[in-house]
Amino acid sequence: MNSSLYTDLSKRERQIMDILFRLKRAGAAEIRKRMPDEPAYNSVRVLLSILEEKGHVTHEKEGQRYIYRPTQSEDGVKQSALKHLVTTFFEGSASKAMTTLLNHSGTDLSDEELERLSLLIERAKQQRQQ
Amino acid sequence: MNSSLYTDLSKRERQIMDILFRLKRAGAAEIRKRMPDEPAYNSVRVLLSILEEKGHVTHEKEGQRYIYRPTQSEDGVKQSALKHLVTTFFEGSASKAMTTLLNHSGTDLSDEELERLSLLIERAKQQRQQ
DNA sequence: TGTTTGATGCAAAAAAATTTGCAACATTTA
DNA sequence: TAAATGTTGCAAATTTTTTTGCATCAAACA
Repeated sequence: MNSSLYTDLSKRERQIMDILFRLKRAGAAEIRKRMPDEPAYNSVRVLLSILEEKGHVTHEKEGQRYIYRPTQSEDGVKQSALKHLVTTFFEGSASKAMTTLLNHSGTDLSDEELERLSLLIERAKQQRQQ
Repeated sequence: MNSSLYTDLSKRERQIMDILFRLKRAGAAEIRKRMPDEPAYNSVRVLLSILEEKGHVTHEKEGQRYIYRPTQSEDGVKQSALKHLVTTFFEGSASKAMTTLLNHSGTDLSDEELERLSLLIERAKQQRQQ
């Protein structure tokens, strides 16, 4: 896998990858249903083979049909997606991104979540002392 | 502007938009330099006109050349980029995204930044009380 | 057993995206 | 003033992407 998920995928390929990241695993029909302007079923299958050739997805047989999933590790994908976003929209500053996240979803966060985040920040502060 | 920045742009269009978001404003030559597999100068110009037609960028004359910039408000763009990422990679959970950000860039954050984040979280906690 | 349904594989057609190639014009420079 | 440089505008060629159209196969079903 040499091509970047952010710059080298075609429009349809990207749409499919986004859906696969969200679903973790899915068959062609399920992916198709979620694509903008639902392409033909066969189009999706062809695109999936291309993505497989390029190394971005893999499939396994379940019963007699194919179930696809991304090849890259979930953690790797998440981290690099965040990195790309922070670079592109937040001048590379993670804290700016976090600030926007907080301001925009502040009250949607549960007490528990807020507590957990507090702890993480405290821990980060302490680590900086050393 | 009806098409989504995440699903409706072609590969080159996306590359250009990413660069414009990062730079805020730039001419064709400058954009070109930063694109993967540097396309020809004219290719970039054609793509820019297409993006302008679609309503994603606009230009103004500076001296005798064109300087392009995204049309959407910076805030809007940032928020929707974050939303898209959180939906795609973090099951819609902002706090999961923040956790990954913290874990991954913990020690890069300055004392000041950490302090500011603490405050924001405290404020969010208080708002939940009401 | 024969039919329907829902898969796959692959090649070819069609559409969309990208690149190329001038012509024209202003500004700088020799 | 003439040549060189760096623009724009636009149409056309080329390449890439996307869609379509069978042929086949297996399982479920009447």
